Amino acid sequence: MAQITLTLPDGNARHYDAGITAGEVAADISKSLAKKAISATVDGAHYDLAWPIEADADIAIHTMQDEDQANELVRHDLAHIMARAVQEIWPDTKVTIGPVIKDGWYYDFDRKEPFTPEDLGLIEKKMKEIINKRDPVRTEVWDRARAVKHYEDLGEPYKVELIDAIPGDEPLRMYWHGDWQDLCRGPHLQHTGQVPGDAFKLMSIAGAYWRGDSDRAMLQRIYGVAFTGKEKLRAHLNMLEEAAKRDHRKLGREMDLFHMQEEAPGQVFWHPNGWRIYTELQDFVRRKQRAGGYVEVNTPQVVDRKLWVQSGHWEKYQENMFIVEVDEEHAREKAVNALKPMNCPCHVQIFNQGIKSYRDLPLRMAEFGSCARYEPSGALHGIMRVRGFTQDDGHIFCREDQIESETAIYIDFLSSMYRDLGFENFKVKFSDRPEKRSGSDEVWDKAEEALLSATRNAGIEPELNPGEGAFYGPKLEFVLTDAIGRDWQCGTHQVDFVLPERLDATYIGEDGAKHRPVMLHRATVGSFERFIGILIEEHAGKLPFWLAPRQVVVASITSDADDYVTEVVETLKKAGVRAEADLRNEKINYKVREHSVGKVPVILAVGNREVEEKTVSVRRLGQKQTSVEPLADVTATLSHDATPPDLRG
RNA sequence: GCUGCUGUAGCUCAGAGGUAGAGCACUCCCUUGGUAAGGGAGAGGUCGAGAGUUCGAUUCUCUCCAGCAGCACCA
Repeated sequence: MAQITLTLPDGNARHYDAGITAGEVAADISKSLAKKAISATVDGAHYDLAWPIEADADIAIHTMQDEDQANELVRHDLAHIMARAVQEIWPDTKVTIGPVIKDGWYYDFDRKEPFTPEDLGLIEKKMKEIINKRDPVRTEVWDRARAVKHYEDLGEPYKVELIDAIPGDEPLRMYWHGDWQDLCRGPHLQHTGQVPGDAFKLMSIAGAYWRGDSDRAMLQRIYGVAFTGKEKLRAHLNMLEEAAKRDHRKLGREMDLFHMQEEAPGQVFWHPNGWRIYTELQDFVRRKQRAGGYVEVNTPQVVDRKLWVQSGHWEKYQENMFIVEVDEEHAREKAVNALKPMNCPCHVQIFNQGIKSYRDLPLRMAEFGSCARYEPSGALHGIMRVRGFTQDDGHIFCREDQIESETAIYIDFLSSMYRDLGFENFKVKFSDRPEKRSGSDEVWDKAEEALLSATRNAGIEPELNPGEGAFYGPKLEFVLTDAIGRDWQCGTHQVDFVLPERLDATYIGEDGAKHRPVMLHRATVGSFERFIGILIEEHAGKLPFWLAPRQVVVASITSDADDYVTEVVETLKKAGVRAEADLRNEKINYKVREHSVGKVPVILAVGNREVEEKTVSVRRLGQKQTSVEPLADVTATLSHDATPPDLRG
């Protein structure tokens, strides 16, 4: 038998017969390691302890102390254990797939009866029984025909389909948890008892399409979370509870920012406080755009179908458009219009007025463009995914050879804005050519290369979204995260070869001939609605002072201080601070609590002492201690804080 | 749009086949109190909408609307 050499992390090399398993290697190293071992990394691949190793390799044996590997195994085994529990309770249930995801796993089932929340308790109980049995985990490699026959006999059509979808005729790995069997890539633990029985929880039931295809069966998905110890589970559940408190829908109510109602689903009624944030943010973006060489425009809301037919939206996007038909009796003629779902075609109309020269390029055109999209009902989410919203939209008309430099300028522009808004870290995703697309491969090559190299030159390595680009060009997405870790695309930067063609945009080149400009679609905050939602969640309602809708409440402690309170408020207002008086006949405790709940960043309490000394007692949101300071000093500090970051000296 | 769940006062929620309740918020009165809820009184609801079953429905059934979680969607 051939000999192989396995090298341990400490550099120690050991020699074995080929086909030895990591489990046997662990046993050879020490008895205690054999007991604690859960899996191994063999030349970078995560190996089951039972898999044979056939060639020289670097090897590291893992125990429960190796968090990444342990989590993966625990979650993966729990997926199998849950599926087994479900089939033991409801034997007519068909199993499908159950992958490991962030913090846990899910498994999709096909069963006529819906699972109920009470069922989750039943399943959890059964899972704990299975764990307590310490059933061995076995693995075998089968050929396809045998596996297909096996699942056909069992009446598991989804498994058969999965096998058919696995390319080539690579052998299939079968796993047993006790008597229960599943098709699985592995690796797994050695027996069910290795799964901590007190560190997992079934979280929710939801529908999910088989193979992610909305034309196929709707399965029932059960989500679970799991960790290597119960403290970690508790910490996770705690984190979720805390995150729920940051939900922008809850804070929006508590801070009196906005509301939504049935008569206008997916649209926002901005209250004075919320609109303050909105306009403050918009002013900021507008100043940045001016500084960045943009011209600002404004275009119509209701636009005749003809333009949408020409742009291609009528064909491709119609079911997402609000159609406005004007009644003949009230109009000169019957007209079919659409509320604009995006601004680009309108911007091309402005570009097309007059004759453009290559000297005009790059032309950076911006609009706070209000758009209406009939989003599917299930997609709506607070103010983060809505049907009526305003983008900080912009289109850069440029030559093909300017794509890269414009992209670089834009990434810099966006980064600086995000930094000012408190987002130091954001994800960048790069989406390249989809299967169905316009334009030649040569042009796509250049565009993709331009986006990528501009991004990398900015020191950012984007995440790749293969095939996720628009049909008209590749794109960069700038992604921020909400309170519970869901990703939201905010900024975007897309290359477009198609629209200038369809709407016949041209410029006169140096050669005196007509040329087609390239269009770069870009948005930084994306939509004000979504971005403000993210801002609220990111800061848990404690917005940076300059963005806070209510900045200072000056609260009287006794009515003797009323006149001075008014004086303080006036002083602050003159210094550019949003200040208001609270002269109500309430105790200071009450006032402090109420304004703290309302997330007012600064409360200035004023009683007789302050009146006499011309001071104020300063209390900042989230801090217990207060400090008594001269009014002039406080005014200077707050005036500075109230100044937007781009205007500070 | 799909699967499941939910819809009772401004908010958070209880409740029952015989036309509704709590706490907070709101209004008024008392209280002038030193940093997260002082006390009292009062007002407030076509129980999401429509239809059906019933002597009688907010409660049971159906349809619709909206929200929540996930999936699909986000050109």
